[in-house]
Amino acid sequence: MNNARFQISVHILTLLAKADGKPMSSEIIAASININPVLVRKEITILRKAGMVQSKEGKNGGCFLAKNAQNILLSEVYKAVRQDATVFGKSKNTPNPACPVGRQINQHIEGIFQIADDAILESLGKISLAEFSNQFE
Amino acid sequence: MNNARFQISVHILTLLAKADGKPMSSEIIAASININPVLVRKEITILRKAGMVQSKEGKNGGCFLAKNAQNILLSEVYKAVRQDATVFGKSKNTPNPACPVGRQINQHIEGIFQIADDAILESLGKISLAEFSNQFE
DNA sequence: TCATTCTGTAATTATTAATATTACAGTTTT
DNA sequence: AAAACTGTAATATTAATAATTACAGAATGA
Repeated sequence: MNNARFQISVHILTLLAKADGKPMSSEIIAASININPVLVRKEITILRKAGMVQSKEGKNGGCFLAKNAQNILLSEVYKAVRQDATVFGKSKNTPNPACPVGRQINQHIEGIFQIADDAILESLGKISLAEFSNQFE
Repeated sequence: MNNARFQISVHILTLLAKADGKPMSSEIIAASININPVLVRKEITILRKAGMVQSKEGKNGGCFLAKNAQNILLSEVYKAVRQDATVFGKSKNTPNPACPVGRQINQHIEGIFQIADDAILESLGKISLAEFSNQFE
């Protein structure tokens, strides 16, 4: 996974939670995060496919939450961002198959990755977007 | 953090656990992982500073475990590799300070990163190198 | 003692991944 | 019909990783 994207998604969602249903443009959001608007729209595509936000095209359009912030868990956000990988990503190494350890390491390390990923999901499942965004003054 | 490095460290330690105290050269280790020997030596430096391995210079030198594999937890390995960051790394963004959310996001997201990191540490703390390496045939 | 085989580390280059930018068709509003 | 958006693709730029080269210093052993 790419660390920065989780943070970007949480930032977007926090802004939307604060916007109280009013559509926000990718340009406004990008200005708060200080990244490119196209990246914001790409990230919003992920969040939309995961059912957390909705978009409205055209003038005065933008993005808004698809459900109440209390019903959006940070674990969902994490899951949407990391897609089908785990915290540690996917092993992209191609170890030596002639070595017993090299031959089996990917299989066994995936088990570890899964354990770590499950632990993250459980911990982030305890925090809702509402709780997170309410921390802000 | 960099995902691949955790896997590299676990691979190195698994090889050493199997080597039964006999020093292994960085070249042999690198051949199993299929990466450059210099990268292996760099990673070993991290593991050595964390007290998990020892090195012997000179001819017939190499690297070996500094303690029993039962006493090396995967959480230690993870901690050594990720250094002073968390799973999600360090926020390197510089959000807009003129925005209330932008101004506070780094501070609040760090709290989330910490929670996720603690969860990983706890889950990996339950697995020793001995248990992990015994999975291999 | 001296060639050999290692480590440790720095410096440089090459490769890959992440991010930014440009562009534009399509949608909605006024 | 102009304006202000989204969605998405294509390309360029920048940053992060990894490989390579290089070499001093340590231990071994013929």
